[in-house]
Amino acid sequence: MEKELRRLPDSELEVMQALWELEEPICRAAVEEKLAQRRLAVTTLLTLLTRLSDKGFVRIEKDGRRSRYVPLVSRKDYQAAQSRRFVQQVCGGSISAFASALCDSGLSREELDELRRLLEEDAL
Amino acid sequence: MEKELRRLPDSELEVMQALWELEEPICRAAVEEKLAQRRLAVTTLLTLLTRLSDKGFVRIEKDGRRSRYVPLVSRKDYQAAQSRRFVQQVCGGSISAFASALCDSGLSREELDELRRLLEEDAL
DNA sequence: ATAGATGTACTACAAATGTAGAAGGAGACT
DNA sequence: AGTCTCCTTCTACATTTGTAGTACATCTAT
Repeated sequence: MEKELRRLPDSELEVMQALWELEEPICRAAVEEKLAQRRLAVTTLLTLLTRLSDKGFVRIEKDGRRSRYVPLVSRKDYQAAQSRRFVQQVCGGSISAFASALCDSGLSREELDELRRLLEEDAL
Repeated sequence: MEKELRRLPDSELEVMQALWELEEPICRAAVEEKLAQRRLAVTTLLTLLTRLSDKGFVRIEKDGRRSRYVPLVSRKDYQAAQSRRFVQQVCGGSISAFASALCDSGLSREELDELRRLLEEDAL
């Protein structure tokens, strides 16, 4: 971890989320299906995948006419990197500001308790 | 809280951070000084302040030739809103994914402990 | 081989973002 | 009053992001 990954724009992140949820090898149709609610034009999706490839987040494997899309960045690494970014950039690196923000974020008491519990476990 | 605040682009957020750290009334020069390391052209800073005003994050008070800048969104509200966004958008709303991300984020053991402690306190 | 279906590559374009020069108004100094 | 400063408003422009149409290659079923 600690990969210093750039933040992806919203649309591209949505595509990555879809890729992360799918089983490889991933074809365009599968991504499309996963993002069905978005109702993106096929070409739009292809554009986003190409941009993700340009940014090094995805490898496009040509298989004749078809293409396969392979995530090169793991969801875990991305989330970790962005968490760091968030604490630094939004909370100015202040853990107390971060904690307050979480408490006021609208997360339920249960969710906050769960978070605390998980942090405790991982601390072991 | 719960104000559903849009995410600000990096440059604008930096300016907001400066505003939040300054005492009102805030003049351009003060912001400039606070952001000295950025070495922004004066006009660039003014553009960013204007955009923040357009987005409702700042009120520009004319005082003759000078202008004063008043943050209309509190740092706390912004941080809370963005925390929510982060958990939803990046972690897909999964608290466990969020917890893992934090553990792998590069935050030190001490910082994670502090976070846990603060969440506990606030839970009371 | 031919026509329709499919899939990708190119091109396009508006809006948002990052950054800044040019121009013009209002005080300050002489 | 004339000029120098300082400040802000306008305008500008490259890049990024969101979204999609058009053109062309390939497959598939006649």
